[in-house]
Amino acid sequence: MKRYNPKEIEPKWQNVWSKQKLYAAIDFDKRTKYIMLTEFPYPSGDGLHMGHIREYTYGDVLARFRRMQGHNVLYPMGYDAFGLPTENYAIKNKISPQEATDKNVATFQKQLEEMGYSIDWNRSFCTSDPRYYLWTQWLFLQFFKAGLAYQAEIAINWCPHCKTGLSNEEVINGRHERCDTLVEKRLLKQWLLRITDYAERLLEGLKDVDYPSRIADQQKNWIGRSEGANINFYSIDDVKKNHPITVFTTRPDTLFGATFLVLAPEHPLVEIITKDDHKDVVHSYVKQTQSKTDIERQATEREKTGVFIGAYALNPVTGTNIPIWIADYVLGGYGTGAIMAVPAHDERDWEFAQKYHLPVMRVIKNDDPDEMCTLKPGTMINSGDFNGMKSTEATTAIISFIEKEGFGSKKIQYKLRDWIFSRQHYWGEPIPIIHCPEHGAVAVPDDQLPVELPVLERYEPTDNGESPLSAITDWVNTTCPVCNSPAKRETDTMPNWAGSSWYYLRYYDPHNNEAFADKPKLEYWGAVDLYLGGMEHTTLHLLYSRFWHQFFYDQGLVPTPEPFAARRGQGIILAADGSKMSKSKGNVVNPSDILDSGYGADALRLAIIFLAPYDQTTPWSPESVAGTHRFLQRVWTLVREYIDTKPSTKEDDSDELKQVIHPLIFKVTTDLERLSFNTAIAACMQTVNDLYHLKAKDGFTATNWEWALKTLLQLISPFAPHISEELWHDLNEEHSIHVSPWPDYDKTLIVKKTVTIAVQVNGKLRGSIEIERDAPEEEVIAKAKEQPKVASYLKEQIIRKSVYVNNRLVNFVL
RNA sequence: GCGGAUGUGGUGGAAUUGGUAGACACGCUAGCCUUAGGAGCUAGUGCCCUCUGGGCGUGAAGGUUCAAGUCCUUUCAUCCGCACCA
Repeated sequence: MKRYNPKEIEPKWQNVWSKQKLYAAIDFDKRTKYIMLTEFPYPSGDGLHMGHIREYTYGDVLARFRRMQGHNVLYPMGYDAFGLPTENYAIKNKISPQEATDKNVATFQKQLEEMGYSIDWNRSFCTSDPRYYLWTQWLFLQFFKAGLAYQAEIAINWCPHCKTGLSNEEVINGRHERCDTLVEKRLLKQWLLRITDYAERLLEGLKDVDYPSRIADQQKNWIGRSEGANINFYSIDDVKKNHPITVFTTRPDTLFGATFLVLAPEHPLVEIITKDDHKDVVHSYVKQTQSKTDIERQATEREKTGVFIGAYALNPVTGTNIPIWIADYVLGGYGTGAIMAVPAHDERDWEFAQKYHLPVMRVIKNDDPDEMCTLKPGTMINSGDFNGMKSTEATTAIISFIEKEGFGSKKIQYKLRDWIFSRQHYWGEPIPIIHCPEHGAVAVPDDQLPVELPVLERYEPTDNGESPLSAITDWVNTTCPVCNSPAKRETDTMPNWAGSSWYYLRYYDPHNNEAFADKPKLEYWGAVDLYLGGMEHTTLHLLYSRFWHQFFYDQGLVPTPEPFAARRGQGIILAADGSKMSKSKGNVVNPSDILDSGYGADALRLAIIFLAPYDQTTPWSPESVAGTHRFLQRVWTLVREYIDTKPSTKEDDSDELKQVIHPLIFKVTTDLERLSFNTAIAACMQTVNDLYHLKAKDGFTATNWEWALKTLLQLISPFAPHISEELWHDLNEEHSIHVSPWPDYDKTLIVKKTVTIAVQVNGKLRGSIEIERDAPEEEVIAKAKEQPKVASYLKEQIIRKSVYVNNRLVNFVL
């Protein structure tokens, strides 16, 4: 018998598929289009890791499934090449980032091909290719022209290790998400994108897409919408009311209980309002705060600190003078950077008031004791005309009142901040802006795009917050596109999230030199049907690309309001001991080692999918590949034995084969629809076991066997494309199994004619009986009573009740 | 603290609506076979007992029900995201 040798058949079929362009997606094809998108990889020097294998195998299984169902499937792949790791890798290996990228992309491509993924390679690209980033730059300029890209001198998160500024999304617990270094605050002139203008849209859009709640909720949480009011207070010395101290509050109902104000130490009014005799202590407090990193500010969480600035403000509704303090528990970056403190109804204010002996005024009466801080609603007290009102109603009433009186207004506040878009690094898209002394920031004209990255000798990041590009004077010095006078290029580059914010659109039309994508093609392909990716990108890439896409939609550049109709997030593969795989721990499992060991891609594909449900994080088990290899070996033997022995030609009048295969078609089809890959494979294993048993009975015609085996191979083919293709051709099929139509099931054959009924006595299983499906209840109960073991329990007992569940069980209650 | 999830054999995991808990695999045990292999085949494998029978069993404790892994209440543990967000 021909042996199963994955090392031989896998490359063979990969070549055939590639020559036949079997997986090419066809623009404007009449079949229904289906875009199966997986996140494109960052081509690091380490090659593919298990997470890639998991994600792309899931994507490939679904792509193959949809293709066989008759869809015009686009399953694309590209490379997200700009960014710090490549730059660091290049510096370390003393090669240019371009070279490093080319080298790494080649490795990735080879590995992806070895896995047998049904990718349309003709549509592949790399974000660091000038033909691609020309359009990243062009799209950035659309933001700029619409006023959504702007420059500002702001305190940003600075990673001292990577020597670059970071967006808020890139900072995790005060550390840079990539290198885990503590971030510092630095004041730098930065480019920002007004993602906050899209806060409401990003929330609203979630209603129109199919995202699991854990993804949608995480985005909602990140956007952090809260309703309240902005209220203006004035220092009692500010008689002309030149400097309103605006506070944001979600509890306007507690306005009468505001007994002091707290400003963030970095609040711009601090310097203006502070009394001269308090300036020393205020300055030193401000200085002390600035020297703290966010981590240190959080470490002092329990012990709140602050200083009185010597000034008082007027509470506009009570007419009392309330002291103004500064404290670092008030954040400069959220709301207005100032709060009205209501110690009776806010725990933080309460804590602060206790420590510094500040007055407390209870304005809501409820079950909680009067001398305590309470967050619960209740009845208004000490609140003038609002007394006696329910606090929940007072919120809107007080907002109306302050709006009428002109010292405040309703306000919706978001936690989301504008996206810091500048990076002070070499390996990124140059921001296509020219700074003219006369005209300020000017867009590079379209015909001068792309602004190519100059080839440099040295591209190490600098410590001074300037991009290495700033040292290239003949590149920096240019002329203003408006007035032709000497001007300077912007030297910051874009974050690595830029290229990935729109990459999926480029797959629709990857070779277009006139536009980022052709309109009719954008119309044809529409939204991505299913996007698989990692949970870690929920508030980074996924949010960013939704923002870009929504903006493009507003500009008439794309036909759909949302980029991804459905999104799912797969779980992480951990090391065998349940810890995270990491280079430093040395517990990284390398997929190419598994391939090289001779098991082959099919066994690895099955193993990683069979391991656990799609969205579950789970430890890798090294033995699992041996198990799935064994299964494939059994499939191979089953089919090859049939071919080699050409079995009996006996008449077959039973439905036994059909009753094994049709339920399997049903099971695999429905499981793939609901992304339950592991159970689909389990069902295939079960069926192979069943077929071995049926084979021993030897009572089937060749036609029926051949039908059963071919159907089995078709159902396995999305998971194990090589072995199924090989055996399919061994069974004398001419065309590829992967373009054969997905088998249909006969509804009447997916259920057995007889069913096993469990018989319980007092809810305990005592036996089982075989009956015809849908037999009448009386007949089943009568038969159940006769079951010997059951009968012994029923003897000399009175049956109080008999419960019958159709085709499932009988329960006698005594 | 807020938001989301998860707890089932030695292990990974099954159990679409309340209806035979442990499918499928890994591992293990015994036997067979052999070209001694990363084999293959057969049987067994939740725990306990006085073992042709019976009891217990889905993190814990209650509850609803003829019937609960599944529903309700309380609680514990773990993981992920956010976190002094006013």
